Amino acid sequence: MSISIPRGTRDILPGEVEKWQIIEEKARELCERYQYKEIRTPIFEQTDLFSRSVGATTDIVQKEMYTFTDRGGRSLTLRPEGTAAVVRAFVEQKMHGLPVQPVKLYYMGPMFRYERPQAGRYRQFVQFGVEVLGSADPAIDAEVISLAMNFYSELGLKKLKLVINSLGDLESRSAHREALIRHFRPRIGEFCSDCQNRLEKNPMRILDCKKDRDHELMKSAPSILDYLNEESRRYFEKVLKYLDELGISYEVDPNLVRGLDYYNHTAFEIMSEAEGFGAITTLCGGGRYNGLVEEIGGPETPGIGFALSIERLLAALEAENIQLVKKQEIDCFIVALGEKARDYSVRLLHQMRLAGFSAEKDYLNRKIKAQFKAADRLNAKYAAIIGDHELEANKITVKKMDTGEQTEVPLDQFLDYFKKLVE
RNA sequence: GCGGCUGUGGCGAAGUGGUUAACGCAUCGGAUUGUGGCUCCGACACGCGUGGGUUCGAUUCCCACCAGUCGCCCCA
Repeated sequence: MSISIPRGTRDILPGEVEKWQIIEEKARELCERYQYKEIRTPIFEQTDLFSRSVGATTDIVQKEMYTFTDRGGRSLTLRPEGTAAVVRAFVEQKMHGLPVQPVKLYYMGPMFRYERPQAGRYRQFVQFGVEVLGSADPAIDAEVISLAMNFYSELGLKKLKLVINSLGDLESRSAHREALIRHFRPRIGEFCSDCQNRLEKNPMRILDCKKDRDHELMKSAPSILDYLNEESRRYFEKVLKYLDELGISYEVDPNLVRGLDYYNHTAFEIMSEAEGFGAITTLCGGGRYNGLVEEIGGPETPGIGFALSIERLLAALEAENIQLVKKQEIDCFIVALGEKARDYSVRLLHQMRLAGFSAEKDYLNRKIKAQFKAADRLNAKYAAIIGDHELEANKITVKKMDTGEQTEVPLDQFLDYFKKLVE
């Protein structure tokens, strides 16, 4: 058997790649409007960057990274997410000193996680993400969320749900953590083994459990929102108020917990509510990560961002039956008959392209009939037919493909004639 | 990492323990000598995911592996 594509990866062929181009273009155009600038960082980074930022105990770091040792003995990792590298670059390139603040960045590119492939989950997937560094204004939280929501809605998605929560600051979180442990410990035996493990490690995760979601202790569990300190609570309220002002509807879900350790305060997800969408409904996840820049060795700098997967966006578009790609067509297909005409068509084709037309010819030495078929397949608006008759008479036949009407044009006037035709 | 289902030509899809592996779409050729989209005719799997086993004989039965898919976990 020949070599096949690695598991969990995909080839994107012509026919599909156009959708990607439209999406990428939309992302760039939107970022321009919101004034986010593109940043490109390496595909691999030092392994420590991810263990320190994403969190040494997270699944991503513990079992999903593509880590390898290079010839110099360095441990490197194919990036599993984008935020860490952006923050690293921010610190390393001293972007806190840039004249324009806050620093608003976006990135688009492949990420790698060694997971079992599933609908909406790949080992290499493309994320579009945004990061704002240097502002702790709740208005920027709302801006980041609105950028993500706009991105989806301008591409045509309707069945979206924004879920938001506040994880509070360190003080709020540890108070909540204590309360959770007190709440669950006496009856933890009634929960699944995962939850039992979570009790000490990360009790917040119990709230996320799907198996035990109907347990009575779940409903009565202490909510993070009741443990937010004054400052955290006011911050969250302000974010929600701004969202209201932007006309963005949301659902506050006190059980929303993000899987990466660096999040605090605002955490949000955008999910698809389209019928028949797979089990993985999260299209976009993001939140605030004050403290991460310091963790990476930079000055105290607040940050917030989101990341979304293009693959999942495409799946959501499909689920909502949204067609992005318009019919592909070309201006002209040159049908050449006979050797002399074929030779001539090489030059003519070149001239047409220089003049700005999309044009094509036959390269398989096909008969006239097959050449017309090829013209059809390419959705040619016109066919230019050149053969012995035409060449001798210094003429070319122009045929409008949808009506079938034909005109003979002097060869030396063809390009000018064609320009008028097409406009 | 765990579990369910699936794996036949470029695509979709039937089928059988034993002569030539249906059919549809696509492709190519012809009917139509220089004109496409329609129609008709013809061609197109030395092979049934890979490897092993059972058998006189396997694409069909068994096992393993690989891959896809769905779900769990987790996440984008």
